[in-house]
Amino acid sequence: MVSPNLNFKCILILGATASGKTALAHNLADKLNAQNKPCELVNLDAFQIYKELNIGTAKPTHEEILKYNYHGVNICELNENLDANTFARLSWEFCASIAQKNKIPICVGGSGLYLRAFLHGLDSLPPRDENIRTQIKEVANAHGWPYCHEWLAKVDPKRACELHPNDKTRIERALEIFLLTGKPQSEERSKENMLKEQDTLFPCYVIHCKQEPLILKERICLRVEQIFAQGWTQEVEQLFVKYGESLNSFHAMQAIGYKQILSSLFHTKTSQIPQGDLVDKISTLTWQYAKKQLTWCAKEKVDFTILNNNEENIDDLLKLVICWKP
RNA sequence: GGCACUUUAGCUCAGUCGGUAGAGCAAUGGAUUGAAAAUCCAUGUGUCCCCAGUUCGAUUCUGGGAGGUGCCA
Repeated sequence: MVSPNLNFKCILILGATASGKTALAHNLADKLNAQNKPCELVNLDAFQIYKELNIGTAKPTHEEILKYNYHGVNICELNENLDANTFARLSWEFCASIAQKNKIPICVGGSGLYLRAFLHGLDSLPPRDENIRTQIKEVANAHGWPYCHEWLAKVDPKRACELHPNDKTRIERALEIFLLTGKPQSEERSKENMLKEQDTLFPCYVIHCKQEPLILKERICLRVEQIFAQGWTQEVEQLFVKYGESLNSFHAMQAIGYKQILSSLFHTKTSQIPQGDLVDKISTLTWQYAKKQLTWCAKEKVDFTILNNNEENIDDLLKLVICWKP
């Protein structure tokens, strides 16, 4: 494995969905460019990486992608997926290549684990293995996840202690690591607790784009209505026409809204008009997601917080960023 | 107007053969080491519609009233 080039410094804008990260990034990039501090943008959003998920992921427009030299957008086919480690490595490469051009990378994103992997790195554990996972799932289907948890307790008691017997995602992963390496995950980790890690692998000026909860909730409802008005349903319909039933098995369809719209296409005859129920459901799911994002954000060391897109804040931020010497 | 059904958590509903009640969803908080917009965990005092009766005790049974739904006029 080639060791990554981490010889760069970057600006990171994090925050919940619909908090205004993208607009802030564009604003900041415009201002820095005007001050002869050229910059390029790097997407750190786990679903804007997909080529055909445009409307529902609130992806920057084609014009914006060109204008701001976006990296990390439209880099995956819809039936592919990108694990957190690969995502982090790609993002590092984007940042390093921008820095080589004497430009500043401005990274924008809010996907918890992916952000964490980018900032702090993951241990060198083996990537997921579909064959092993199939074997584990067979056991789980036959005996249930608590049984697999007991199995894990025999091979990696420390990790088993950390996990709830129903936590299938992590039990599966821990068993996978043991079956692939013959060693317990808890012994292979270099960090006792990843979340206590505060140092980033490279100098990073972290900006939290924050909204008061009530305002954020309103913005989320508004955004969901807007993206339906932009033709979200039609986007999903076109994907279904192109990929058929197999669309359901694509990991990309885990994105909030897409799977709900997809299933509604089979249950309503008038799919052209989004039902109020569907809009409400997706707004709720997005709000729940936003709260989880904020739990991740709260763990990071933040250099600057912008509340409710306050323009004065942004001017202060600009001054600080310009004289930032890590 | 008559008949039937119905009224319990923010919502949809269980349930208590009479001893003041619990699921799902929502809400709130937390976790998070390669599918993470995923996944998992924790948190439930609510005039059990109102009034009266029976009873040691009524959300539960009886009577009356009010709201809702459906059918018939």
